[in-house]
Amino acid sequence: MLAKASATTNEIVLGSIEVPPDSALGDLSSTLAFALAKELKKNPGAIASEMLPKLQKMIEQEPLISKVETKGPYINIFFERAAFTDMTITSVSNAENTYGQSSHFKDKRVLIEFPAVNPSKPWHIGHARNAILGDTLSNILESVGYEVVKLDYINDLGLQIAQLVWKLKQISADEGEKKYDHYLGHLYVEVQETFDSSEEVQKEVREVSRHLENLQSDDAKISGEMVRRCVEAQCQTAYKLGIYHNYQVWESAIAHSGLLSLAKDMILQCDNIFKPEDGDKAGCIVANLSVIDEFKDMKDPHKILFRSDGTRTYTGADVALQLWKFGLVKDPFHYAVFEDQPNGKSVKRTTLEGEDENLGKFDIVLNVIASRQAHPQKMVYTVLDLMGYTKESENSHHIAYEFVGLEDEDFSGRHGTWIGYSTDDVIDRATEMAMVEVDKRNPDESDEFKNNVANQVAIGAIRYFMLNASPDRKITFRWEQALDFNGDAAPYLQYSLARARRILEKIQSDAKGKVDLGKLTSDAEFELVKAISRFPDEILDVAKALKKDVWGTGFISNRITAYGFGLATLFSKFYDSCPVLKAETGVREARLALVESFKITMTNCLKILGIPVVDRM
RNA sequence: GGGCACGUAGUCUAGCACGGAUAAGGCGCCAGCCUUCGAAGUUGGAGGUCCCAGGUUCGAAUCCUGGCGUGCCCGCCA
Repeated sequence: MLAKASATTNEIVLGSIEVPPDSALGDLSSTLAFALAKELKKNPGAIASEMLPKLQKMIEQEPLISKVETKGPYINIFFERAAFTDMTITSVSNAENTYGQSSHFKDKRVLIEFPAVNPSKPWHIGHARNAILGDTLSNILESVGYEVVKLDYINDLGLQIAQLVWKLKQISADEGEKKYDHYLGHLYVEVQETFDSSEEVQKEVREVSRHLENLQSDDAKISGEMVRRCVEAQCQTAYKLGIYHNYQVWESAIAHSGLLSLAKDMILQCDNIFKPEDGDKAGCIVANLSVIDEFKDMKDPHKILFRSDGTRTYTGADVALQLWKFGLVKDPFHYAVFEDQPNGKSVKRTTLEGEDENLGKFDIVLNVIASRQAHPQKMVYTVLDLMGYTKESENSHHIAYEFVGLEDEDFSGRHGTWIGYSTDDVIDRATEMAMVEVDKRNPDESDEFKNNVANQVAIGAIRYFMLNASPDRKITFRWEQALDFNGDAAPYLQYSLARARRILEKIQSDAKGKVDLGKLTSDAEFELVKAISRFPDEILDVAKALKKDVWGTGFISNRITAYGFGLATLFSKFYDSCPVLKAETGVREARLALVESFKITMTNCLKILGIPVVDRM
């Protein structure tokens, strides 16, 4: 319409549309006049007023728009409230629990890997950030039509594992009462002191490390048992946060599957990857990155993928795994159920004996990894590009996020700085604090009820805290901030929904006759309607914003928490100013319909965020 | 040495991709609102050199250049 009135393209008009700072100014506005002023060399205010009469005539045939005004150069558009409300509420109640979903990326498949914590320690709160981001991103991608496969990577062959196996052989079997991952985590810290100070120990650990390569060795059996128990314990933490996977890739399975030699053969086919005959990298397999514009000025553009003794570097292994993820190599793995998860689905792991399975092709592959790994990730994708897999390289995304740390240090497994800040500790403390609040409000309820609610509030608060921070910002962990249950936090969203449910509970669901939604005319009501109507676009925007950047692919998780917070705020204002049950007949039914729409939208929003819906709190 | 990110009230942040109306929230502080659907709520108030300096523009927190400060990354390691 604006395009017609101004004789310009739709694209320019769409770019000029924005939401005014104050809804009294309009529901939408356009800065088109500014853009035109440049071309026409006229005063933008004049252009806007010239366009106004044309626009006013045109909206007579637009049922959704009631009026158009100008304020200086701004063209402000007002919706026809009754029609807009009717349209929104009808579409919400038709879609119900699928409201917010779309089929924009239908038939696309995505593989997402997170959090890949070493099986030698409990998750600290930074690992939780990774996992929560990965899980929420998975929810979003599912909402916009993707088929999502969630993958975890278990490095059961690292130095950390050898050190722990060495330590386990030194001590008696008494583990005490600790959760197994915590037990190992503490052992690991102990090992470091002896390891760093004794060459003898280092030698012995290297010996263990060699044994681990042989799956039949005693050390490998100790390791297998240890890692299995550790991963099981870590999974317990994940489940508390509502995080589940489809597959686990174990490093030991990779090492013995033949994947690396398959990949090596493919890599050597490539012109820009070769074996230097002399120099300091003689005998290695290196990628020549200098052919890529971005790396051409590097001091040494030769990145080693396989060492001179034939073993792979991290980058080499990552390239092999990335090839597998895209289905570019024949799947060399067998699969077996690792365990059944509380969500009713089982998670499978790669094994050497077990069933074949075809994971199939993926359109995009996401790796959720700390942003300090941006450089190595980029190397992997670049090598894919060098190999001629340009499309796969482009569709490889490093979902980058900053670390969670303390005031003046980062969490470190080696130094044990995570102690006291494990995800389990934080959940426990959050639950205790939530319990105090729950108890205050529901003194007469059963312990079961109170425990349940406290847990739901705690989990919600932690997930929200992690998602509400923009992923490119470092989080300094402070208890009072992470576990604040007031204001911009999960309980606010949960609470708004609980209130809505209480209202709906108090009416008998009498036959839904014709409801005149035109009765919803106040600002508080209409603002809520507008927010509800935006939900599907908000989700889609976040999915579409997954674009590559120099340092990774940004996932704006905070957009969804901000949306949820805004939605809850508008409901709270509506709740405060518009009584529902005591309203006169007609208005009452219309408001009930609005509350129902809010309930559906907020429920779906919390589902995407992974925040539990609390009935009463 | 090179690269990346960050710098916004006392404090924690949003906004920056794609420039637009009075810079938006939470916490904290001050003052109101519970015989009316749940006060984990709500209404109002105080609080700002958007790190600095230039530039582009009718218009810059947002774009460009140059600084300053903070964190991180650049191994045949793991």
